[in-house]
Amino acid sequence: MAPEPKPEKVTLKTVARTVGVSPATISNAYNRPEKLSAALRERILATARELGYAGPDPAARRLRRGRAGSIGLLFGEQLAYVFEDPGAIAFLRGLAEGTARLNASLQLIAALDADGAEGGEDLVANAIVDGLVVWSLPDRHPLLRAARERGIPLVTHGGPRLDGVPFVGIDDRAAARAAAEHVVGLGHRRVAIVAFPFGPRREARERDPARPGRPAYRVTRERLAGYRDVVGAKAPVAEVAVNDRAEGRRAALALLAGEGRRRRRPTALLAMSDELAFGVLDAARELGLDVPGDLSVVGFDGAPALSTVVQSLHEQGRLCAQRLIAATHGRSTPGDLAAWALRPGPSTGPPRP
Amino acid sequence: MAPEPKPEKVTLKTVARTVGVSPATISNAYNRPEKLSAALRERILATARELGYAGPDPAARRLRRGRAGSIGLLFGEQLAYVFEDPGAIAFLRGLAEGTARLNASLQLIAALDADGAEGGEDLVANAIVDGLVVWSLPDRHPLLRAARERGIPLVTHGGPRLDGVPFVGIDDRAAARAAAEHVVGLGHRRVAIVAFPFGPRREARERDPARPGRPAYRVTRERLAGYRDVVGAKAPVAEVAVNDRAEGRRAALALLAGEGRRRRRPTALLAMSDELAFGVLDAARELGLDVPGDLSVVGFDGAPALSTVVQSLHEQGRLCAQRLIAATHGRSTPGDLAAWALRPGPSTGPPRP
DNA sequence: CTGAAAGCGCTAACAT
DNA sequence: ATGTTAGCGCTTTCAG
Repeated sequence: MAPEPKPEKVTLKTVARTVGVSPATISNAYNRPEKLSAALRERILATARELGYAGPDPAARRLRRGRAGSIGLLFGEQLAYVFEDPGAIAFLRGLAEGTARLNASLQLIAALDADGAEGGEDLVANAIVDGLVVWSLPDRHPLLRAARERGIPLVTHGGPRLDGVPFVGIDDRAAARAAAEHVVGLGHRRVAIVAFPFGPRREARERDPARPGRPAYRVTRERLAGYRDVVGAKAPVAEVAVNDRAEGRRAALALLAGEGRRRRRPTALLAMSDELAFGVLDAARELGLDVPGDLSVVGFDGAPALSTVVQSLHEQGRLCAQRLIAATHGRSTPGDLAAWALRPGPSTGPPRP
Repeated sequence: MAPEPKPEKVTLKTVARTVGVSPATISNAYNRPEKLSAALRERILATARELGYAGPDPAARRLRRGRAGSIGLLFGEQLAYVFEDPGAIAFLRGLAEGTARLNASLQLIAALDADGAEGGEDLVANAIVDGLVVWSLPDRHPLLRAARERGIPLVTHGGPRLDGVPFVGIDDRAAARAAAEHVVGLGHRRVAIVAFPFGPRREARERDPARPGRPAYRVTRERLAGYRDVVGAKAPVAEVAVNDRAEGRRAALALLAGEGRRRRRPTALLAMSDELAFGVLDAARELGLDVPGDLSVVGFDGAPALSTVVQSLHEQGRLCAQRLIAATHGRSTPGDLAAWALRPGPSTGPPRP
């Protein structure tokens, strides 16, 4: 006599009815084994299996208990991009570690869909998470509003800095200043800048130093300001469309091979990331420029084989998870900035006389 | 007269009461603007803002509606590892694209916590997702049971192949066979294998060809079988602990520099991934072996500059998302295996006479 | 165009 | 050791 198939959905109640106990007991069988006899528990679990009961529904449980057991990472690009940027990957690795430490899972939420169309607001509004980490969004990005409206704990990484929202990152301006001081200290007088995108509308272009505009990304803004604190406001600036090696090369080519009107070629380039710096190196090679003989290059993030600003994005990822989780529990954490250090390397030297 | 602070939680009901309409109308304001007058809607939204209402609670909504708008990726390692393996990254990138296309978000669920302790079962049981993609788990891994018990759509990638569960991957055995035939066709007779871990208990070791054991990972098993179909069952096999370059080097060193009792050095090495193959190249360099003069190397996955089996993990990631999403909607998709091709490259050549 | 009522599936007090 | 009860916060027929 096979049990006749029940087409309706099997819930905890179904199991309760079948076993002949109350729903609460079934719930206890799953959540508090010590609250019932081992024998009954066995019987319940067996029946559940027979019935094809999938276990307590996570959404219902979450509604009842109030915690999702998951945090989200908000990302201003297409989701896929997160897997293309080494910096983002290092950060995610750290975030993942921190998340795992809390036995939570990590949800990835992207602002742009696969076709590059905006649309993350719904995703943000519907994400079932206990808190959100924001990965470098431009000031007043719509997603930010959506995120704040959720009324759940937030942490921003890189930017923007929001009132009452823990921030993780370094003092980018000071770090950029150190990078610039390094090359100026070596004797360089013609220094140019390879900058991150200023805003979400990505476009490779040279900025008029006289009217560079205000970058909407905090990181871009601070690093730019730091460089200029040292090299002056008339230093050439090339903005890239994307933080990758190819764009670094392109920007460097523009800066180095530049149109005739530029007085003389820069002897040093300050890049806002190591990726970009590697692109600069590619360009130098193509132009037959010796590094550091003809051109000094400073990167940012800590890649080996480069003069660069060392920071640990990995560590910062962990920190984000930690602070967010603390906030989830209603605790707050010290809001110190993360550490950085300038590390001179083989890509910088004195300019040729 | 400032509105007095309400310490209790603001819900849709609170807003309804404040505005003086029914909860249904508030719900409509958020979900079906066309169902009420623009004026009323405005008033509702404004009041909600004043009250600090965060919008409809996603968990409650999900409970009511039945869809989570999110899919999960199940991962048998520590979460961080996903960001270290280029193959995994390519796959994730594809998966992310596919997910975005559905306007869903992606949840990452790891079997091992940050300390390497097992514990993903709870995460699987509690994940609020519409479906799960399994990234290469060993046969009968506990997480697999947990995943199946959820009773939501599943797709496995790489393995294992489960009854009634869509599978995405290639014919690894045939592909491995092609790789082996390539070197044998070039004249190699002493061929050794650099193999993925056989099971979740990771340990670098040489396998006794006579009693190699049965790999618990389908991919390992199939590729191994494919290689052996061609080079014979007595070919030396070195198992790595982790799929990375350093381990590839280590395994190659063991195989090439091997203890005195081995008759003669292999002239060709078959590696189960490009990462491992690059490690083999490192080892060859250290031993002063010319590639392909002294040693031929075949990788797996399609890296340039290598003789390798080309496949698109990226494409397979997209496919997983697509199939899972189809399953979520109750549709099924054709279950063809993905494409692969052997691409001879500069890392293989005829053996020196 | 708006309201009333009935749950979605579960858990936590509080009984017994 | 088990049962009763009362929601968690929302959406959705179905009436008006």
